[in-house]
Amino acid sequence: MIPHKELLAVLEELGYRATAPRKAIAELLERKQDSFTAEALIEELPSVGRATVFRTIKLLLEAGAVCKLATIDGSQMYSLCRLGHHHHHSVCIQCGAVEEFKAAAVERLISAIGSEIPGEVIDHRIELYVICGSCPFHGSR
Amino acid sequence: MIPHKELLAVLEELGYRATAPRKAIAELLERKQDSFTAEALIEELPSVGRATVFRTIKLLLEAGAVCKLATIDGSQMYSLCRLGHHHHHSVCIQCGAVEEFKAAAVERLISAIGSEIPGEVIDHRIELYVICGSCPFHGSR
DNA sequence: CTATAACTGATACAAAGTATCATCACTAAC
DNA sequence: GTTAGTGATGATACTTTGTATCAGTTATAG
Repeated sequence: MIPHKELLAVLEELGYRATAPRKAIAELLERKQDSFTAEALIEELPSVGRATVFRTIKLLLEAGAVCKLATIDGSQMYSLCRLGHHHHHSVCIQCGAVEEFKAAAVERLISAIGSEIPGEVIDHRIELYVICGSCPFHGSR
Repeated sequence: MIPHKELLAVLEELGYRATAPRKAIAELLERKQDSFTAEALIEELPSVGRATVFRTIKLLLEAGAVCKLATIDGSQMYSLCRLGHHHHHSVCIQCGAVEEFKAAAVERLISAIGSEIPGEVIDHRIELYVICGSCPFHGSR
């Protein structure tokens, strides 16, 4: 488990320097509980260059501290990851809030499906699109 | 079930005209059993304009004859859909071949998970990344 | 056959990154 | 404390994957 507070520490442990732009990005991400897009970070951190934002996101992705996921319409977004290596996400299509979940049942099911199709299952991606409990239109459709 | 041969017919049934560019795209897609990218279509059909290729893909997506899916690295690809509305895909990470599957167990599991998380599950996305039976490196890692 | 609405390609634009590169800033050695 | 060297940075240009605009073309109903 990687607590949010240690985003910078995660990078330092991997041998990257704790520079001012990385600090700014880490602090902003730690305040966010929702998902975020690269463009949003760039807008909210005008002092940090575009390339550096993308570079830092990439480092965090590689470190496993951030996940790349798809919105319901297929565009890209990111989200901090608290759970360890393998997990899935539910994304609120109203407010963008992301919850992580692990479900042993999912993994069992995937391997069951894997044994029914030819070839070897290497990886999988599961995303749930929800209207979360705190969203106004929850239940109204 | 929407057989591949009727891609053009699918568009006509929706009130779209059967024009030469659409015919060319439909015929190319019907020959493909694999997934495809928009860029590949554009390259293979130099006589059809870039915008028209994207427009036609969009129409086929809306018609449900084509699905948009993500590769293991998160980039976009498309694939013809033979099964009806709701299904999932397995994508070979070596050759790009896409198989569709429906699994009632998946749907049951999703609704079980849905009842454990706050909010209402609207939709979900599941992709399996495999090395398919006809790929050379199958089993070698 | 013709009117007209749908469709097209060219082009410009947009969003989401990536590559290049001169400059800047840590860090470690002296 | 300087300084050399590597890592990191921002500006800029470029790439990829589309979307918007628009003048010109084409399918099709009548």
